[in-house]
Parts: sequence; structure tokens; C-alpha cells
Amino acid sequence: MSKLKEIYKTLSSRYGDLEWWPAESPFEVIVGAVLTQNTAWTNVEKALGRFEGNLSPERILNMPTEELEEIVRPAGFFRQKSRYLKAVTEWFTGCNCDIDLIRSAPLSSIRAGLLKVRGVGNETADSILLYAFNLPTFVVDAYTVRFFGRFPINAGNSYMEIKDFCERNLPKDAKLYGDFHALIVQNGKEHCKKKPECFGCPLEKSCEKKMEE
DNA sequence: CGCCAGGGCCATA
DNA sequence: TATGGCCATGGC
Repeated sequence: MSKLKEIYKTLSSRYGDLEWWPAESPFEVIVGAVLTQNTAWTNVEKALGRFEGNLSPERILNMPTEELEEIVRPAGFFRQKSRYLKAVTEWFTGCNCDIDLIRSAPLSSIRAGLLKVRGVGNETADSILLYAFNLPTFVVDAYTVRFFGRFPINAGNSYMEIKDFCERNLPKDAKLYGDFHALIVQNGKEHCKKKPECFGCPLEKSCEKKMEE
């Protein structure tokens, strides 16, 4: 078993099954992926709630920009994000909003297509691919970068390096990737920044002491 | 009160 | 390729 799988097992046994990214539809995941950019999830929930259960590609496309800005305002960066939402919704509509159709294409080409969309970078693209379309692509976020920085394994530094490292050392499994990412974030939130020696994962050397307590 | 959160774009060198 | 400024709200 790879070192990475061991880390996953350890986190999994510690935190169990996490309810990560609950959404009523793939499109809601897409919208959330944009809204959560550098933003606390609690603010995203506020913004999502302001759609009042009426969240559809048609509505986003037909809504005046000013109205959309008001809805997503609580998520911050509301002028950018309302533009981004229009752009990614156009992309989705261009695919007929058809998840099966999208999934029938090679993952790499879907990803490339998403990256061309205004406001969709590496992480947003991977979040959409994984959590909206259930495709096996590893999501790297700020938590993930910090997480691997704390281990004596060289997972790389850049987004793509870390992503490729994880995908090389794990079975190509969307559920596994999704669970792992959730666990990393959960662990990161538990990790105390002000005391970097106080880590949250028992596999970390600095944490062995704490685990013996 | 200041810090920062589940990034990405753009200008600059 | 790699920094740095910018975008904005709400929780703590």
C-alpha cells in the first residue's frame, strides 16, 4: 500500500465519512465552486440561499447582471463572481446541461474546456469535474498544499505537481479522491496555524507525541 | 479592531 | 515562470 493510501486510511479512521459538498444538483456544485473561491463556505451558503430554491442555468443566463450581483454579494468578490457564473453557465448550457454527454468525453478534454472559461482555474475546474460530474481528478487547494508540506514526502510544490503526485499514488477513483480531499480540509481546519508544531494528523512525526497521550 | 477564508485574473519582469 | 496587486463579504 502506498504511503498516500496509508495517510488516507489514517485520516479516514479518524474523521469517518464527511458530508462534503452536499448539493441538490450538479449545477449547484458548479455555482458553489465559483462562489467559494477564496471565500468561507458559510458565505457561499448565504449566497446560495438567496436563489431561494430557484437555481437553474436559464435563470442565471436571463437574469440581469445587477440582480445576480445582489444575490451572490454575501460570497464576496460579487462583481467578478457574477461574471464568472454567467461564463461557466454558458459553457454548461453549451454542453446541453447534459451530464452524461459531458462525461462521455475524455476527462482531459473536459478539463481543458473548463479552463478556457472565464473565472475557472485549476481548482475550480477540478472541483466541478470531481464533485459535479463524479470524474476522478484530484483537487488541490490551499489546505492540500499546506497538508503535504507537513509530510516528509515530496509531493511537489505547484498545483499540477501535487495533483499528479496524488493521482500517481492512488487508484483512479472519484469517490476516493473526493473523500480524501474532504479529509484533508477537515484536518487542515483542525490544524492550529499559530502553533505549527501542533499538527492534526497522527502520521505526522510532530504529532506522534500527542498521539501517545 | 485586524485577519482571512475550499482562487483567479492581470500586469510586470 | 513567478511574483504582486486586486477583488469583497462575514465570522471570529
